[in-house]
Amino acid sequence: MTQRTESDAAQPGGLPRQRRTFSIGELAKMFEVTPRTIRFYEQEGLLAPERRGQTRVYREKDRVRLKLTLRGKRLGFSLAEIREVVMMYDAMPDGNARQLQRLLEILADKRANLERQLEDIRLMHRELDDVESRAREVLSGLGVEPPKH
Amino acid sequence: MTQRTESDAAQPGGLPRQRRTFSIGELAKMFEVTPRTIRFYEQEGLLAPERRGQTRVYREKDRVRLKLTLRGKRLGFSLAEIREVVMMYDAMPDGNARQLQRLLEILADKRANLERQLEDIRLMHRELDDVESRAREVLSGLGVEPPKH
DNA sequence: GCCGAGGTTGACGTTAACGTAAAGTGCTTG
DNA sequence: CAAGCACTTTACGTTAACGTCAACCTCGGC
Repeated sequence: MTQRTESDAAQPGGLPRQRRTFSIGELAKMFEVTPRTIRFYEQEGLLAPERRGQTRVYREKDRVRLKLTLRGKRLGFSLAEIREVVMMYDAMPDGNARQLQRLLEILADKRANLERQLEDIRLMHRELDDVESRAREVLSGLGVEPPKH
Repeated sequence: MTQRTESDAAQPGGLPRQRRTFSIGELAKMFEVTPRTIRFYEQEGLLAPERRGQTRVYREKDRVRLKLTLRGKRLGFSLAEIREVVMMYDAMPDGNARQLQRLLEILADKRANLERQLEDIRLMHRELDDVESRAREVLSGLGVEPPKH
C-alpha cells in the first residue's frame, strides 16, 4: 500500500560514512519488519551485529545484508538459500576453489530461478489484463462506470 | 534441472478437445507435484473436479487452473490470494458491481506486486553478476580456470 | 528514586503447505 | 481368484518463519 523509497541520502556535514550505526528498532522501522524478525535472522546466521554490552549495534554492512535478505525473501528464496549465498560471499577472500565452484553453481541456479520468474510474471501479467478487461466489460454492461485507473 | 515443455499438442484424429480428461496421477506427473498436493488444493477450494464414482476426473479447465495456481505459487502468492482471484473470476458472469470493484482492486494489488518483483529481480540480477565476477577473479587468482558458461 | 522507552533472552504458540502412514475400494491381468 | 496398481479418506506429523508472551536489564529525564 505505502511505497517506501529506500532513500540513501548523503548526510550533509560529511560524516565518515562508516561510523553510522543503528539500533534494532531503527532498522525494524526502516524496513517495516519487527525486531523479532531481525533477531530471528541473526539466529539463522544471516546477520552478526556487534554488541555494545548486551545490546545489538548494527552498521551499514548489516543494513545492506538485511536489505538483500528481504529482497531475496520477496523473490521467494528461503532463508537457508539466502544464507548460503551471503555466507559464501563473505568467505570468498580465503575461500578455496571448491567452495567458489560451488558458489558459481548456486548463482547459476538462482539465475535460472529469476529467469523462470520473469517468464511467469509476463504470463501472469497477461492473465491479469484478461481478467481485468472482462471485469470491466461486465461492469459497463451493468451500467456502472468502471474506475479509469 | 529438467525442463518440461508444457506441450499442448493438438491430438491428431480431431477429437473434440473438451472431452480429454486426466487422472490425478497424470496431472501430478505433468506438473511435477504429488497427488497429495492436488487434493490439498481442492480442499482449499482451488479445484473442483468431477467424480466418476469416488475417483476424481479432471478436465482441461481444471488443468489450466492448476497451472495458474502453480504459477502464482512460484511468484510467491499464497493459496488464499490465488483462490481470491480465481473464485471471483469464476463468479464474474453473475457477480454484482461491488464484487467486481473488489476484483479490480485485488488485480491492481497483484499488479503492483509484480512490478516490485520485476524491480527486485533486476537488482538481484546485478548482485549476482557482481558476486559472480568477484568469485571468478578469485578463482583465476588461484590459477584455476573458471567454467566459461 | 522511580518511570517509561527501548533493549535482552528464553520458551511456547501459530500458520501455511504440504508429507506420511493406515486402511479401505475397485479394476484388470496373469 | 489373487495380486498389484491406482485411487480414496482420515488423521496425525513436519518445517519455515516468525508472533506472542514473560521476566529481566539499563539508561536518560524529571
